[in-house]
Amino acid sequence: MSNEENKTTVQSNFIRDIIDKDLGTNKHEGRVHTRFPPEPNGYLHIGHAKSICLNFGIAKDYNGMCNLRFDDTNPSKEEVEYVDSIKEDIKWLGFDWEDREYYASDYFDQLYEYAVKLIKKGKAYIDSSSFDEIKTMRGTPTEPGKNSPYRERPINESLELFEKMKNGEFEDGKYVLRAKIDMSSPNMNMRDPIMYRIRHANHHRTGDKWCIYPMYDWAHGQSDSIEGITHSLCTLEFENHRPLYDWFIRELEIFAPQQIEFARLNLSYTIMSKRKLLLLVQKGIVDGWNDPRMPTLSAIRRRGYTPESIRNFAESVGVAKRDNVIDISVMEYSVREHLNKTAQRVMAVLNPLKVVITNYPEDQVEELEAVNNPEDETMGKRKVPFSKELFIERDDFMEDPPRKFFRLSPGNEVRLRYAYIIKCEEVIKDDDGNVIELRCTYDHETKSGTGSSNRKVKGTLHWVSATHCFNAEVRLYDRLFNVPDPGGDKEVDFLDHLNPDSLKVLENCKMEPYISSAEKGDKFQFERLGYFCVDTKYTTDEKLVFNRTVTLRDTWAKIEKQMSQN
RNA sequence: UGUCCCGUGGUGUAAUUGGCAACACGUCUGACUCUGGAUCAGAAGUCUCCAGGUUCGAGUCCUGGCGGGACAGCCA
Repeated sequence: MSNEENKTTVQSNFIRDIIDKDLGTNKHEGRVHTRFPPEPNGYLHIGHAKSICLNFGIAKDYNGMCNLRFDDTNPSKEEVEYVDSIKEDIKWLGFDWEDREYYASDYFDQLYEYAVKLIKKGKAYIDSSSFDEIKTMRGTPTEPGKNSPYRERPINESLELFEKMKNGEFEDGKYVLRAKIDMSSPNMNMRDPIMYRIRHANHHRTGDKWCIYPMYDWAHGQSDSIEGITHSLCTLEFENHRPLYDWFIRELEIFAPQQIEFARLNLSYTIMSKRKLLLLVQKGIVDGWNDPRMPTLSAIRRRGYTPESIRNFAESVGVAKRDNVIDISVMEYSVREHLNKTAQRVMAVLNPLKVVITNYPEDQVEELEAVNNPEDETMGKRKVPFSKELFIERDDFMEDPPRKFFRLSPGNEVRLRYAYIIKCEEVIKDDDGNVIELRCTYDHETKSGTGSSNRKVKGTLHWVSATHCFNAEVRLYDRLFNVPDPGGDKEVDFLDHLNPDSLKVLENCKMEPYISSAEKGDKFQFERLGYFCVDTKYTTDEKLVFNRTVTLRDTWAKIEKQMSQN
């Protein structure tokens, strides 16, 4: 990752400013220690990538450390499957937590002791109120809450009940442990928040050891403290919780991390809510968590994005506190930028149209030399077979072209990439008037690479030899939603905004022979079309399946769009 | 009619902490090109939410508005 990152200047942001200031005052003896704390209840998405890059990136830049900690305090939602995928995704992104793989559940014993301490201090109590009673007594944002009738329960009684809770003597919901703070606080998080609830559930790590589980608000800050986290970076919605976390730390008299909140990433035409993503998976609207149209890291990886491009993307969107929506084009730019330098060029024809070169010798085959990557000479050259019968892209021919169309049309000339200039002499149609074949002539003098090939033509087309190419499947992806903010309108179901054309599967696309040795995950630029990678899910020994990662920048498409609007 | 947070080109992020508002994406020109890619050159677009105040000087400090967001799970 070093080369890539040296190039990108690290943008200053308010979090780095704070850290610089802390370093200046020698706040934690110059120590910088962050952590990435996912809950293992779903797959990581591009929003998490921002947080991962931030936390690991800062640790790296300040010679500090970054822990991976799973916030696994709710056994009913969490699964090992998610733990595994999260670890895989972080590694793929290029970050290393070394031996610091932690779990909030590692601290359940300690947390229990801390809770006992607060009860003994008279700062926590067992409440016997029902779910609904607690809800009612909490008040609203504009109205203060009411004290629970059990708020003044004697310390010894709370202690005893708490122990019995732990020992499994009560059913779910019978009691909760609450912090005793202030039911009239304007900050609702301070209205005697619940610290423990009874949940007779099997935990993916602790099994049946516990039947009481700490709430996130109780577990999180203390976990940070236990790990000696100096700067705990989290998203804006926890801003109102900070006073509570500080209160716990102060009452417990333990190490105090500093929480700093930043705005989460939003992407246009995308949803980031784990709940909604899960719904797409469960309803079968997408083909699993790693469907290439999903914003999850596993999907983005399958689609052909590189870790470098995601890291650069995360850097380029910056970090601040105001709500933001990043245009999807920023992300597309970052992959193109990386793939342009690294992807092998090949030729593939997605929607084939047959071309016969009438003046080309019947059985002749020429092996033409093609450049593998004009951005990187070390990637070398390859041979591409040329023969009398070819396929070109259907879109590259128009019988009645508009003025700015530089491609093939009757009587017009174009160059075939790495080959000859050809001229369209005749258009063959079927009974319905569909163009099914083009008859062209070639100019022998214009062979690519020879000195005599200086003749200029406006357009250059990609092509494959009909007798040498092979078939493959290509999947074209477009945005999953057709509005910029699919989750924005609470009145409308986000599923109403699904883009019906988000996936197009093309069978029998024509590939140049070189591609046949491609393996799962390999990335290519199909010249003039875009970046594609070999799909890891549907590719078999018999059939290659390609995912389109992103198109090339397409000025012609832009012109076409403008013309259709006028 | 509470508490907290946030308002800088279309989008996002900067501004040496009070000194001519910059960078990226996007948009538009042009050059070059055997990828309508890449590259290169250039342009438009922000009087920094509004109104006062402090100051020689305010995006930055103060006051008051306005606008947006978060908070009423035994979720995280």
